[in-house]
Amino acid sequence: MVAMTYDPNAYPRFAVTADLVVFTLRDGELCVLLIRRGVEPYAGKLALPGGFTGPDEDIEAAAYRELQEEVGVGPEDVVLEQLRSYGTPQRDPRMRVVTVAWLALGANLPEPTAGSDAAKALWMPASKVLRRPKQLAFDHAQILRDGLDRARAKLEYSTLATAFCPEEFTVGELREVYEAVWGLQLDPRNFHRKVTGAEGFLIATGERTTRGGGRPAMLYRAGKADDLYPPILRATQ
Amino acid sequence: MVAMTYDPNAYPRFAVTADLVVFTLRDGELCVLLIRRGVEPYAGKLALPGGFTGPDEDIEAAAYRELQEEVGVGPEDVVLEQLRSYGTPQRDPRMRVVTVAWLALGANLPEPTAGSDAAKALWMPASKVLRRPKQLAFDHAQILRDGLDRARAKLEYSTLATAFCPEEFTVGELREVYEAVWGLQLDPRNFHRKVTGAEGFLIATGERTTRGGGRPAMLYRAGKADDLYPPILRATQ
DNA sequence: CATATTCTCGTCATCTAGACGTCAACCAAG
DNA sequence: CTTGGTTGACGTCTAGATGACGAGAATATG
Repeated sequence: MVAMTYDPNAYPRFAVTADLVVFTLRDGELCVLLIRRGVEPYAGKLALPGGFTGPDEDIEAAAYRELQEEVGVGPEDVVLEQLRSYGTPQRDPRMRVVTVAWLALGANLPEPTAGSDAAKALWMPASKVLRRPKQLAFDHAQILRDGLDRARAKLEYSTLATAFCPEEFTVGELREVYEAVWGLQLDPRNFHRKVTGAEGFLIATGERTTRGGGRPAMLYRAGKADDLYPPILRATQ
Repeated sequence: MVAMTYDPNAYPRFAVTADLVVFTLRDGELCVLLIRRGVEPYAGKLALPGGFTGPDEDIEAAAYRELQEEVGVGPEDVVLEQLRSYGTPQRDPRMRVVTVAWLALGANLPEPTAGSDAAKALWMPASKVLRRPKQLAFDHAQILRDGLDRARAKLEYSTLATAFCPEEFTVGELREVYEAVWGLQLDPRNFHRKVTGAEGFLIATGERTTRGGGRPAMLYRAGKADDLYPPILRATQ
């Protein structure tokens, strides 16, 4: 970069895309949004939602735009975090593409019927998809796996789990998030003690739920902390 | 991406670069490799080493190549890990550039005199650089800050610290890594107990140091584990 | 030989985690 | 209205981990 002169045509040019790993909880299961491809290559296979970045568009803005267009979800409904970039030369057989992958987490995201492009979109349990990775187009199985790993790891050391919850939620709902993402059962009593003890994680609203079932639960809002101390570690391996 | 036809010219094209945050320890301080820019823009300012990705080059291969060319360091001398990508439209005033930033960690990396491009390269303490972030070109202060945050965080939960050590090292040397990256003093006795107790972190060679100072130390090699259990947490905040 | 230095092991009080008991506060069935 | 079912909130106990610190081992130096 040091001895570079200004000649845009002197350097290789790449298409840059934004691909999205959109997670939400449905019936206590961690689900990812996939799109059935209609055209070659990989026609008929499943793929992550995504698309090209515009010439004057910020890469994060491209991710938000694709989220709106393909998933029908606005910025206020999700937490978006950059996952990583993938740029193997032959990852797209048509041309050289570098994709920036993003992790998008939201609560109760809608059935993908509203969006125009989203006619062939569907939610699928992430673990089920990864059991047959070949059904995914391009290197999207790898991207999905990386996204799941990231989500699982960040639940331990960050307050990311609240991204899966509505604005106000109970400790039980938060526990369901951890159980769904980790695929584990957690002790409700110990979990309660840990999350209410972690500084800056939860803010009590003073209200209680009225939903039926058992005893009404306290309602909480997400606190300001980003990192969890002490962390909520997964079961001792 | 769904309804896309094969016409490479129909989509915006970007230059893709690889930028490197290269860390090493020098005199017990965490240092980053920077290059004094000779040409506009940002002539005279400091920048991270980096350069353009070739048309048929893997993005990770581009990072390794820049590492060789600009730093004079081969793949066997460092641990390379993708940091994140940066693609704000105006981050390079000459053209639209998306950069994939990488974290490269190594032990005793050489003074950058051997490499050809590296004439104006120098090691600087990371904390000192970040105290005056304006001396860095482009958005490289942000990239460096992100790299430092990543390194600090990963020391807690992963075995990444061994990347700063030679093949064989002592517990004391490993402790110096933690102290330099975190900017903290750690109790040598408790640290010793923790790292030797973490499964898969260290493998005793059976040998001892002969270097002067105090009692000779046991030599260890890095174990196979990637994640640390239990983690080595920073001081209780 | 005395002293400084650093490594390694040990002790002790405190803290935390996992396992689990128990009561509270709601709903629904009878 | 009573009874049982369900879920939430809090407490107890024990094992293990952590932080603060003591002390001996094994070297170099003066």
